[in-house]
Amino acid sequence: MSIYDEIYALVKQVPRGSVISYGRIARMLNCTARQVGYAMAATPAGKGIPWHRVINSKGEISARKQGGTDRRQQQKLLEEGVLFDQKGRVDFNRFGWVALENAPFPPELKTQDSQLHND
DNA sequence: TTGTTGACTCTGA
DNA sequence: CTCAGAGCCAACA
Repeated sequence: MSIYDEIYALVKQVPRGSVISYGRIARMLNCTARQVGYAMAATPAGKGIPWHRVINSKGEISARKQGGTDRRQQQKLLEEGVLFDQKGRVDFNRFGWVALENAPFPPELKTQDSQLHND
């Protein structure tokens, strides 16, 4: 079982309507963010891997080497109910996926306490 | 082996 | 908040 498979397996666990960052995945699997990005670039099609739910730490869709962002990724997320702000960024406070109970721990998202809630 | 590249992230200005 | 630069590290030629 390669680290790639572990990454894919974890990505598969991201529920519909949620997103996760490369760095978060890297931290969970104890690997590097770049490695996660590499795995995503090599994502096998037809395996049911929701690759579109993986975005960068800024909450934005990472640009490919071509320089342009993949519109299909954003559209897929929109179909799942993930909202983007005017700058095309997702609010991790609302759509960020929180790890399973047996995972190490969710990173510094615990800083929030006075700005979510109602909508 | 070295050198380049990349679906990243952090930090400082 | 945004923009640059530096750091990282794995994959590839």
